[in-house]
Amino acid sequence: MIAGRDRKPSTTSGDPHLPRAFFDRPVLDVAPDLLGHVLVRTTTDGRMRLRITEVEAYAGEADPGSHAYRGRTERNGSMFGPPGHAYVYFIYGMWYSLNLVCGPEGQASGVLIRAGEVLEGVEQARERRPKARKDLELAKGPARLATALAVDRELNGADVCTHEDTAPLSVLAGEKVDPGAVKSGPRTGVGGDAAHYPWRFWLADDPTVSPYRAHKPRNRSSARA
DNA sequence: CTTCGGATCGCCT
DNA sequence: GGCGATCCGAAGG
Repeated sequence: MIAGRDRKPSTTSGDPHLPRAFFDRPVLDVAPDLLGHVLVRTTTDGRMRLRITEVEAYAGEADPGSHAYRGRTERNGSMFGPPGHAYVYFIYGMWYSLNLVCGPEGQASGVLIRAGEVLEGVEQARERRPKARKDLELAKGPARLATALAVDRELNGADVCTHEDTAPLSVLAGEKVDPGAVKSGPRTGVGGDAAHYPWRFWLADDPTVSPYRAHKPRNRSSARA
């Protein structure tokens, strides 16, 4: 019942939602601006909050590293949809990853949410990620984050800008981030012509940021000798 | 600490 | 048929 204290966004409730206009901008602007904001995930198990510490921008058909590079397909359809929605995809036969769609509708884009700090719901996250050694690793990496937050295919296309308490996923404004703390570099696991685009953004010295890994071509064991 | 390989399947060519 | 916006455990320094 704290009434007049919702200017301090760190404690319990009262944080404002990011408006859709926040997402309706070029993905390279939105991606670094998302750092420090708070993802809210609501399931039947309760509510979780996660402070975003690492993201990557994927710029649709102009970006060789993007799922939308070769145009629209059934899988990447939500990347072309209206901004402020989720794009969730299944990868490596076992993991999900979460993106937030930006930019004008029809222009594909997505910000991959790569890592964050679990502010609320640590217990639920630990149940879903029993192998995590420390709480700091619960959402350290895109598939870990999706697992910790119970993100799956059902969230693909979900609107993250509704103001309903029942929304499965939404984004609240977090505490302001020092612009000097925002770092950028190449995207993890992206090869080819886009390998060196500095479109990964993270908060300097934050212990929940995942380690950078360069693109690894698979060993071609089928090469005959 | 680092490197390496296995898991596992939907999507695209 | 090949490989991916990854993670984890094992083995070696």
